Amino acid sequence: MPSKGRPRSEEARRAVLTAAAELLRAEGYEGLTIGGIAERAGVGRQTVYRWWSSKSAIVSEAVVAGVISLPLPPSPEPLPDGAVPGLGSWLASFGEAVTREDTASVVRALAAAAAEGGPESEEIYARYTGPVKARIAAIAVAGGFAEGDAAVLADAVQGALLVSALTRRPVDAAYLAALGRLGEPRAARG
Amino acid sequence: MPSKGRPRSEEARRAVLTAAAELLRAEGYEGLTIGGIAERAGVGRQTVYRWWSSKSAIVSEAVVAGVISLPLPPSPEPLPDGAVPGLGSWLASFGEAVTREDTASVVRALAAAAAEGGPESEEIYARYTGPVKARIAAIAVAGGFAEGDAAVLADAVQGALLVSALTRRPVDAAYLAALGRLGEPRAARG
Amino acid sequence: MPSKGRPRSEEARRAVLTAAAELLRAEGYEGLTIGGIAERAGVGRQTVYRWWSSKSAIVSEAVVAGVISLPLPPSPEPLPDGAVPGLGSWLASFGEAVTREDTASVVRALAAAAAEGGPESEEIYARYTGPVKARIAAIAVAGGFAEGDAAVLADAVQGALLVSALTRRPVDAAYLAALGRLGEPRAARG
Amino acid sequence: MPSKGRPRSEEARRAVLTAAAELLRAEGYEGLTIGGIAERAGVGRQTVYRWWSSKSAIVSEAVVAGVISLPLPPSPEPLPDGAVPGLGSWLASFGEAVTREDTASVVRALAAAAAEGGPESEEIYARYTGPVKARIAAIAVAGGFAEGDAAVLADAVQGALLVSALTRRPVDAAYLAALGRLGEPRAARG
DNA sequence: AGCTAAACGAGACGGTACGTCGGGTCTTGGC
DNA sequence: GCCAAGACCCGACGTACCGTCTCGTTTAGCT
Repeated sequence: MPSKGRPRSEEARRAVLTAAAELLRAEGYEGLTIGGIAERAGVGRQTVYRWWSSKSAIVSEAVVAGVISLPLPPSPEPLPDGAVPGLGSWLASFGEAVTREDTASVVRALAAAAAEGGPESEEIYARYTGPVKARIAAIAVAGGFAEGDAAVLADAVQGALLVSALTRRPVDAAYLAALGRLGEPRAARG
Repeated sequence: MPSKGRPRSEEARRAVLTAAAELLRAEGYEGLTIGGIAERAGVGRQTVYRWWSSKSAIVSEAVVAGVISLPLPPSPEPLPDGAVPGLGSWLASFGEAVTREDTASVVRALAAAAAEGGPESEEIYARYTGPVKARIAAIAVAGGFAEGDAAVLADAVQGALLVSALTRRPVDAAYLAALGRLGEPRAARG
Repeated sequence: MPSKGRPRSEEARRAVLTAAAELLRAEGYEGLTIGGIAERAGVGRQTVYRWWSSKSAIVSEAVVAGVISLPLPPSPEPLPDGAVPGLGSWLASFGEAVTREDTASVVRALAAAAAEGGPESEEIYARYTGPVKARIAAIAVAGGFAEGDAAVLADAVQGALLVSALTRRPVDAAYLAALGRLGEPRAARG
Repeated sequence: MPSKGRPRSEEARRAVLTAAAELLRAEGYEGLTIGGIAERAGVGRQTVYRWWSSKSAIVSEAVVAGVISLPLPPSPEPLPDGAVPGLGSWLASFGEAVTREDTASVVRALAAAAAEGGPESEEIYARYTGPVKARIAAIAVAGGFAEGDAAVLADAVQGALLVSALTRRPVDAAYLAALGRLGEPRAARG
């Protein structure tokens, strides 16, 4: 089906995602308006409505498209020689990235969008939150956690970073180290 | 110099908080409007603005006033004779309460409000999130955690419950148990 | 019913009517927008919608309020000593006034509004077209026309002026004189 | 240079005119949209814009093409042997036709289009209003009117019918008879 | 039989106006 | 001076059409 009619403008799509990213950084999620995005993108308002059903749909697509620099699960697992990287070292880079102020504002945006419910909630989970969680859980499993416990740990780690972003507390290396320690093996497990 | 003129109507105050609670449950935080609250409360819109500066101020006051049934840190510490209650048993009741669907919607509301920033963010933290965190941290300290680590653990526990609420996943006893285990002493600590 | 709440702002009302009159003259009926009227009036758009249901409602109220200078039926009948003034002399003033270009644009606006149908159509008739017709018919009756014939003559006279306005033809004294002659008594009537 | 390339589709032309006629009857001139016409005609929107410059161009072509049943000046002049037909008998058929409700809606449409000004105004005059007026004037001249007076009478007759259509009053035989009497010779003329 | 060029359907594009909704302020009269 | 009522200005919302602009697809007349 080679598609009839004028094809969708990739340029317009990028312009919208870019404009959304810039405005999000500049104004926060509130203060992000469809009209504002369209105007900055040099695009008709209708064009935005044609392709996206909500602000959060734009934001989450921008995240996935890499237009908004959110640290995605940095790589499946770069294990150097055979050793497992460990939650601590993974967090040292990911956690640092995710809590820089400019990133934190995006995190807050996603949280607000998720809170609203609707399709965006699931989209964000499917496209970002879920993969990150899977990544953390995989590391935990490699570190000896049972499947179920690993999933809970993943929630906890991601949740801690989310709470930090929502309460606007800076996150330092010590905090990340302590968070990483939650993934260490327990006495009972050896 | 207490009061010339008509005193503030306690009746109006309760009506506003109650109306906000009902609407929040019925419509979610989005869909919660000042006008809607005032109308349902049978109160002038100006009366709402006179006493509250934002939607979240109303909601958080309603939480503290007990009009919205959010499980506040269930009690300072009921320790029976001298034993520490443990994070697990505490979570068994609190966690269950906080993740029932009607409560979860309030949690999402607070998360959305926190994401917006502004005064609401701090108010919610001061009135609800902070106390809960302090409670968890106190339990962790009693369980042998260092101060800093306890704070991180508290974020993680609260964060895990928040993530569950935002992603609309049900939380069962096994989940809460696994979460509680994060607070157990480590091999390295003895 | 002494009315509760803030009373309607007469100032806003006048501003809207005035703005509409100015824009109508400047841009024509098309090119007249609610938003434009509100902006020029320094009034919220909602305020316009609160009190008027359409552009034509604004225009016809402006006509009746005298903000738009349309020659209303100039006076019932100023008969000096007992003689009837006659259609010709009446038209000499009224017809001249109603066909000046600035007035003609208003006439076209009313015609367009009437063509749309809806409540405005009737409003315009009740408030402007009808009275003018009644005036002309009264003169015709005084000149010896039967009731029914007078009404038809009134339609014809008003219609000729309307056609002139719609086709943008200038109307001169000779035209008005010829039009007035339609109201003269016939051979058959003596 | 007569045409290389695909020739204009006569089928598309008819489809557009027909669709416009149907929609005009169904929705009125307002509510008539280019997009709606194209869709109902099963034609691309661009095809409409390629051949017509405005809604009124479509409508007036449809009138001239006979797709819209407007009573055009019913015939140049059927005079049987040498007698003049008279305004009254001409109106009996034409006037009746032009004031049937389905026709009246078209008349209103043309009036609205004329009120808008621009090229449509002139096109309608050239293609419809003008010829009708010429017809009436010719009859009046045959009846003894001077040129100028005949033109005025034509305006008056056409105007009366227009006013009836705009004010949505039914027109009966008595009305038409009275209107025809305006074209009778005067006492002063013999 | 192939080539060329215009018209065709479809539908996305940048715009403008619409009418509605909610926000936060102001202004009444009554308590 | 608080209160219910309700009008005020403002600005975002999502929709509907506008007139223009590609697309890929016919469909003729001219090679």
